[in-house]
Amino acid sequence: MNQTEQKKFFSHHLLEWYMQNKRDLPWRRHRNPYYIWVSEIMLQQTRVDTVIPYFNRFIERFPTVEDLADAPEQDVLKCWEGLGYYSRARNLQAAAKQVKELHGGQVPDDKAAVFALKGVGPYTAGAVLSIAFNKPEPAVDGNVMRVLSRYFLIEDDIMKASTRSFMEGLVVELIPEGRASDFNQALMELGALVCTPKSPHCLTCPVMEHCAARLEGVEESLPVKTKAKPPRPEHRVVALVEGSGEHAGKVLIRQRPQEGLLARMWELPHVQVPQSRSGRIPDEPAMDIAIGSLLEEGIAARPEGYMMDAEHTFSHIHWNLQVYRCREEFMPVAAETRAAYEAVAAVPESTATEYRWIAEEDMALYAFPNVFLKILREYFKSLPATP
DNA sequence: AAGTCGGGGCA
DNA sequence: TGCCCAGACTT
Repeated sequence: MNQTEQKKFFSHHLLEWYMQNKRDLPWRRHRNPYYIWVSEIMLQQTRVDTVIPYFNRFIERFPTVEDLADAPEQDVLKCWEGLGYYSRARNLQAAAKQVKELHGGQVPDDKAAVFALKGVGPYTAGAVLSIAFNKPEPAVDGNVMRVLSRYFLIEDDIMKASTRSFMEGLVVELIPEGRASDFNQALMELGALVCTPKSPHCLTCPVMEHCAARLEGVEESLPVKTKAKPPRPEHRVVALVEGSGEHAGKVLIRQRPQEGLLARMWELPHVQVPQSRSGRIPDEPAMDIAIGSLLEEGIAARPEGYMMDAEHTFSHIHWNLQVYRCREEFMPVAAETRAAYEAVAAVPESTATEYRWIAEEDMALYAFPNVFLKILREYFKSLPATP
């Protein structure tokens, strides 16, 4: 069998398999370009089962591009809470504003316009154009590269940009006339259900008999991929400050900076501590550091004791968190101290860190990264029930 | 080209 | 517990 026949076989049998085996997914129930766009952004780095409930809530809350464009950013982040990579949510809303202003609220169907949307790169542009508009554009994600690297025995490193370009050219050749939407979805569906990263289910694969990697017995060692660097460890001390007086029953939270890691989300106050050789630092100095960092923000508190450890792994950082319960103290000079500090530091209102006291029910109003959600839930669960 | 940016599933 | 998954943006 020559290469042309191998390609024809692949396209034909993969498409037939997909039409019989495709999953019933919320964004496949209508051909609504907005639904498809939202789903593709959510599906970046994220598995289908995780995305489904988020997608349903998101569409219920923001049914149209205009609803998303006009919403407060915090509402959008709250809807994304726990899904990760929050720049996706911020970019998606910025792009919704672009679509509203430039395209009358209709997701554009031409390549340049789709590609110009914030958060839309080569993969997502191809996915929207092909899945929503049936345009013969490649949509090459990790699933597609895994499937193609095995079937055609491509041993180039899939982390290289040149490899993705090559795969895009290959996909364009493979798309059957007029079937871009189903074919691109078929490629990804095969990667997700059959041609899995570890122990692929070759015996149920519709194209196994001409899969080059399978014929060579090397399917498990493809695709070739450089390993990511391990995340660097960081130790942090977290203060869970319980309010006193008018803040009784509430805890102190703050908003993260406008840019960078977890931008504009909310968190418990915490401070990084130097790496100690033994790993965690003893409770006494840890609590001193926590209290000291709060005082610098004009918040007086006394330590009450150790609460819990928590861990959180980002792609490039691993947080080791030591959480301590603290109690707000009344310190009449605190306000003056803070005023004096802010005068000296000349902190502009817009860049000063925002602190708030919140009760359990207020958690619904603020978007937290999972690790702080976990700590807060643990804390409120531990409280004696209030009648 | 290399670093930044989350979170979950699995053995 | 450790390993795997990997798309867009920034520098």
